[in-house]
Amino acid sequence: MIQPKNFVKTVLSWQAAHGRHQLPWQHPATPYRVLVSEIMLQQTQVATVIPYFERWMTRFPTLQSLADASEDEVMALWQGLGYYSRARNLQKAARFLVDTYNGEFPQELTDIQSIPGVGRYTAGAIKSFAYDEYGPIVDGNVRRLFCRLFGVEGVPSTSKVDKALWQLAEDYTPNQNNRRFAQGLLDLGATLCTARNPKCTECPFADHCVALHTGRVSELPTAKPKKTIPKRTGHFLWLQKDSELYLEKRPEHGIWASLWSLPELGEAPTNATLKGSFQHTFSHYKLDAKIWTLTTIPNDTVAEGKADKWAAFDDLTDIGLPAPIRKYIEQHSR
DNA sequence: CAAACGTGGCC
DNA sequence: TGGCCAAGTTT
Repeated sequence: MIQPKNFVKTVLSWQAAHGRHQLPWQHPATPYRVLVSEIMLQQTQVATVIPYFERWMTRFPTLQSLADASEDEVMALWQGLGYYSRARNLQKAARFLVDTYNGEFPQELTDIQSIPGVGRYTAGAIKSFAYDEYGPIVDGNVRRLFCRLFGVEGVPSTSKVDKALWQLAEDYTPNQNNRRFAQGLLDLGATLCTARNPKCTECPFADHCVALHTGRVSELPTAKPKKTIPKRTGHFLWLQKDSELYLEKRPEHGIWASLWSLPELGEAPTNATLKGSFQHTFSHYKLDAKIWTLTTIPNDTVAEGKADKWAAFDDLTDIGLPAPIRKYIEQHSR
């Protein structure tokens, strides 16, 4: 088993030579920029995040500007990125930091982790990237790297394996050069120790890698047993008046929370015409969406308790809509 | 602790 | 084409 001092030294030198040094959030790596990037990067690839990050920082350059923004504008900027609770949590975080810490960031790991939307990984990332201080991280990249390098068996999401991985992270994280070390871990996982076709011949840890030596690179980390995802049918209402479309704001919880959308109906309407349909696969179910139209516009369209509005097609760009709903509207609005 | 929570890219 | 994967957190 490679010694921590050796491990750190190798990660640092590899990162300097082969790591990523031009990611937008690295320059400058202020606490706010690191927070925004880390939240956006949760379960989301770097290439996808970059344009969102640039737009976000232009519109919300400071914690205060984000705290002052309307939820609709926050959601509009996040639209298309997915996992929308992240957007609401990010604004909650801004307001929390302004209210609780006078707009500053706390320094202690446990205090950082008390920020809305910030879990153990993100807290460690902020410590490492923003402060260049000790902050262990275990994300998908580190998980893959550690499971292979140390030959960790078992499904990583189980508490036993998860605990072992965090223990390794704590033990192998140095007390200096943390920014470069953390970046090196992520870069190793993202560019060499990848899920498919890892580049073991280029890996600086090839000599020490348990998985490589035992021919188990493709077996580690242990895959989680997959379960079949269910199918659901959703009914949506297309209500058009000239060049305007009727929209409702979705609830604070559940799928597409806090976005605007074609109104979703509880069941198939009896007095409507089927306009079209589309399929959409989420991480946890398949949606068979049916789009219905009414031939006559009712006078009382409002579902009680929900915000609603008529929106011009030309104005939809600045409204946060679910990606497949936006796609459907674009394909059927002319 | 399992489930909820999005979307786009890749092979 | 369909399953897998991506800088996880919350409930």
